[in-house]
Amino acid sequence: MVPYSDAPVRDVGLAALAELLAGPVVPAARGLLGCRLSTDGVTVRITEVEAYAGTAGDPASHAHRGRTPRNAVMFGPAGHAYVYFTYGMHWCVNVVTGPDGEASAVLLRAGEVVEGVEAARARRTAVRRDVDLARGPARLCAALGIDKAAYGRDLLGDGPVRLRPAAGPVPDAAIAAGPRVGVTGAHDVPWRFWIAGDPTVSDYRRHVPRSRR
DNA sequence: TTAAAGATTACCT
DNA sequence: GGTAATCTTTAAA
Repeated sequence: MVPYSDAPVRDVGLAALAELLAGPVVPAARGLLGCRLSTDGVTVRITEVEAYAGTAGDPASHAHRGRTPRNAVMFGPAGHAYVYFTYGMHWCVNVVTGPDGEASAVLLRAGEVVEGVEAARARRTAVRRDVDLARGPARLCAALGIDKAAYGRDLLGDGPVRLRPAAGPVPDAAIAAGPRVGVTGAHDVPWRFWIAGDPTVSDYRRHVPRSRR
């Protein structure tokens, strides 16, 4: 089930990564697998992502209804961070993609903590195994300490949150695709990508609507 | 001004 | 397997 395997993923430098992110969202999402995201003392290797097409007719995207104060950064240039708060307690982080003016982004869903395990653990209680430290979009943000302070920051620059290319290329054959998680609609679009077999990839759970109070 | 839903996680039975 | 926790964003009145 990998119908979107058109663009081969290679090991790229920082400039090439920036160019990839400025292009179509699906190749950008695939290219983000294996990249490393670092904050103060903690580095995560990205193992799972989801693509959101924003204004391009994607009903699951926060930007599909047009520009609002929250999603404004998604309409800007690629390589910046779109951080949002949800369910009253969780932060999630996206990498803005596509040309300036087009609101596409890639949600970072999970990663492997490759540096600063102690620091990551200190930020999270009730974590038993290391592979669970950044297994899930809100957990990934918690492990890295990402919150609204990172909103709109340039991830490719030399700021407090830095995105860097993969140390080694992720073979195209190692990338699996499937429906996005937690999304109410658009279950027919396989825009969730992950590194096949990686233990840090989150489980697939169908979205369960919450009961009203 | 008010209300409803949400790109989730942790803890319950 | 089900649901409570918890609050921002967004749209409607």
